[in-house]
Amino acid sequence: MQIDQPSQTIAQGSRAATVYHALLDRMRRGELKSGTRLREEDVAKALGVSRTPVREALGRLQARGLIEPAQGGMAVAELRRPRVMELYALRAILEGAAARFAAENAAATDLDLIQLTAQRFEDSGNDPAARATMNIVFHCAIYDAAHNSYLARMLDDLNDSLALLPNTTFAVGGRNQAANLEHQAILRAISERDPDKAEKAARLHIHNALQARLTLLL
Amino acid sequence: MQIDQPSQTIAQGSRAATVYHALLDRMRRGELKSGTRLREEDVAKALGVSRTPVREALGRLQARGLIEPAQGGMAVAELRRPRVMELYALRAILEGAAARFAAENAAATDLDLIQLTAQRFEDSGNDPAARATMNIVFHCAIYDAAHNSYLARMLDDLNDSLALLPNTTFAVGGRNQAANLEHQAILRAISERDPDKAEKAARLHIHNALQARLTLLL
DNA sequence: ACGAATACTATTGTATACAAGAACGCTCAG
DNA sequence: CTGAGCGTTCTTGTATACAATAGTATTCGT
Repeated sequence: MQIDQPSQTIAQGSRAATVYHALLDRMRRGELKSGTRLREEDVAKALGVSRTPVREALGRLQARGLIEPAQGGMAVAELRRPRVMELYALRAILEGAAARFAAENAAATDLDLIQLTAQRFEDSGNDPAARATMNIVFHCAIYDAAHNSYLARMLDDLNDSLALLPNTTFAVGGRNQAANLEHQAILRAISERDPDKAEKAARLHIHNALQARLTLLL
Repeated sequence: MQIDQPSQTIAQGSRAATVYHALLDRMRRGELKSGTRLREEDVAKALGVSRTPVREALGRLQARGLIEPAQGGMAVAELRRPRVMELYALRAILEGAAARFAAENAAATDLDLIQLTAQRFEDSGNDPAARATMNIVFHCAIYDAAHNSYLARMLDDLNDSLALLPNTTFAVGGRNQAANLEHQAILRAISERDPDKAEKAARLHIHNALQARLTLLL
């Protein structure tokens, strides 16, 4: 008889991936705060695996800037203001690129899916968690419509890089309604096959999200 | 007495990094062609290390799309035309972003360095290898001037992703002189602190590079 | 008492041994 | 002759044991 994994969610493909997502989730939940030291053996024991997959997961986290080498070992990185500015500046660029490429390359079914997810987003009411989820789904629909695998991978990485920020931007002021309108503007530009307009709309969307983020940050 | 590493260049920080760069170099030199199977143990024996650092290196290569899972194990990826189009489309976006951010954020010393490297590029004559090297140096100067660590990392990754393409774009037609002019245009826009102009100039530069690439590709 | 050197300890980097999974071929039945 | 089922083998995924390094505290000399 074998002991099941100590606590975790669902098991992913490989244990390395499981560890990666487990640590990422704990960052998102705020259970892993900035500065927390991450010793390989501790993580391994905590998740019931050996150091090998833990090493691989930590490597990926480091590549995304979520953990940094600190005195003897790794520690959860600290996302200070300039760092957040860099992240959002780049996010504006990449989301803009996704919208541009979607306007250029989207198939009819892609457009339908974007519209559907935009509607779902609007219907998700006021629950911040559900809203954040549907927001991701909407943006992923655009990534798919862009038909650029390298871009999709980079955007996924970048979104992972944001794990240390509390994902409650939708709690700010009139951000809820504003996000609806901005999504519609992006969708419209993509449907009209206007790459420049789509890119600008997406950049503005992220720019506004940054403004909301900054009011939360300090 | 210990046997030195079988052949390699210079030893990097960790053996995993050494393996990564060794494989990347061999791809650049064309010694590792598309479709070549990469079994962990073979690579380990060939480079005189164990499978552990090899695994880490292969993981990084896979993350950059240079190797893909094939029947039992990994194989060097094949960069077909649509793939190359995706890469250059994204490269145009990211180089554009770097130029934009450089126009916004560059310090005076950054501008000096860009100008210096642009001059060095022009002075590098007709040797394609030297020219390619100085081209990289010039672009890296812009990455630094952009002052965005996430963008710099992504551009480094993307340039690694191009390892499978022969880097002789400068052998095409009047590409040499054209590249000089395009670099100057980028430099000028950054110096004038005109982000839109800088971004457009950089995108055009990559677009033209793609044209040259396509004439080589088929 | 203060500084430097040294020994020790904590933690990662590396190697090897083991397990599990998938692909291939072979055999046997229809 | 063909197709399906099974066994074998090849390769990665994982665990553990070992080596090396960096950081720290302690001790000795001045």
